[in-house]
Order: sequence, then structure tokens, then C-alpha cells
Amino acid sequence: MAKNLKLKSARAALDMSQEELAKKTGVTRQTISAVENGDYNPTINLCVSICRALGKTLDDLFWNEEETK
Amino acid sequence: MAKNLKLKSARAALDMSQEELAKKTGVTRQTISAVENGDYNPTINLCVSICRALGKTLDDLFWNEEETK
DNA sequence: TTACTTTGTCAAGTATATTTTACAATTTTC
DNA sequence: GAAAATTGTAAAATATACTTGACAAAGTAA
Repeated sequence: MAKNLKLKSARAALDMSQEELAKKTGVTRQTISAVENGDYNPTINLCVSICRALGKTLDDLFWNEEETK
Repeated sequence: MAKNLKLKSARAALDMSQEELAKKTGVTRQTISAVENGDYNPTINLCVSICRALGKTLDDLFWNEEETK
């Protein structure tokens, strides 16, 4: 799976560490790291929590228009 | 968790059965049923597959503006 | 009615998301 | 340069997404 650079840069834009985001979303820092690095396939609830913590929507962070497959 | 009526009606609008959608998304009919009924928390990859099969985006089917929490 | 399709649900199993603990590498700050 | 904070990663354990097989309830059509 590909890295999620949109997430990584949205977090950077708020000057928030992985650990801060992890606390706000109720998961572990390692989980946030794994999501950013595309190491796995998070649940929709986690994705929604991340979006709310960063002031973004699902389409902003987890939707890729190109990959039409 | 709440039922996903947006998904249910998007599927109905295409006159597609749960089984058809299941085949297109590569999961079981029971899984589609569970997602529609809010019985659990699907992965983002499954949500994206469902959106592509129905010609919708994540925000269309899996984002609720109200629940600001 | 009878046959057929669609949907809800349940129990038991498998696959994998997420946690915990831990350590090393890198970056930032002093 | 050293100290502190941030990040990548890995192994083992736990929680839960998803499958398989099956049955009943409801809807649609003959």
C-alpha cells in the first residue's frame, strides 16, 4: 500500500506530533505511524477520528481520484 | 452504531442487490448486510471499494457532517 | 398458493487491525 | 556536541473484521 502523504502533511500543517494525534484519536502512536506509512488498512471509524482531529474530511485524506481501477 | 441509510439508498438507486455489490467489492453478502446495518466498523479499503462500485465518494456514503462530537 | 429472490442473523472459524513493550535512527533544541 | 523529542520498526498478544455455512422471514412474481 502507498504512503498517505495527505495525512502526513495535514498533520504537519497543524504542527502536531504523531503522539498528539494518537491521543486525540484514541489509538496508539504506532497505529498512526502505520497508517501514514501505508502499512495497513485502518477502520473507517479510525479514519473519521483522524479527519475530525485534523479538521479534514474523508475525501480530503483517504480518497484518491486517480486510482479508478 | 447507526445504520448506513446513505449506502442502502445508493445501492437501491442502482437496483443492485447486496449480493451483486458483494461480488463487485470482493466481500461476502453478509459483510455488506452488516455494514448497511451498522453492525460493525469496516476497513477503509472496503469502504472505498463500495464507493467505486456505486459511483460515490467516501464523503457521500461514510461522512456525517452533524456528528461533530 | 407455490417458487424464487432478497435480506437478516447466528455460530464457529480465519485473517488482520490494533496494542504493548521495547529499541534504534533521526530530527530538533540547547 | 549533547539532550530531548519525534519517528520507524519489530515481536508477541488481543480485539475484531470478515468468511463460511446455514436457516428463517419477508418480498416479488408465476
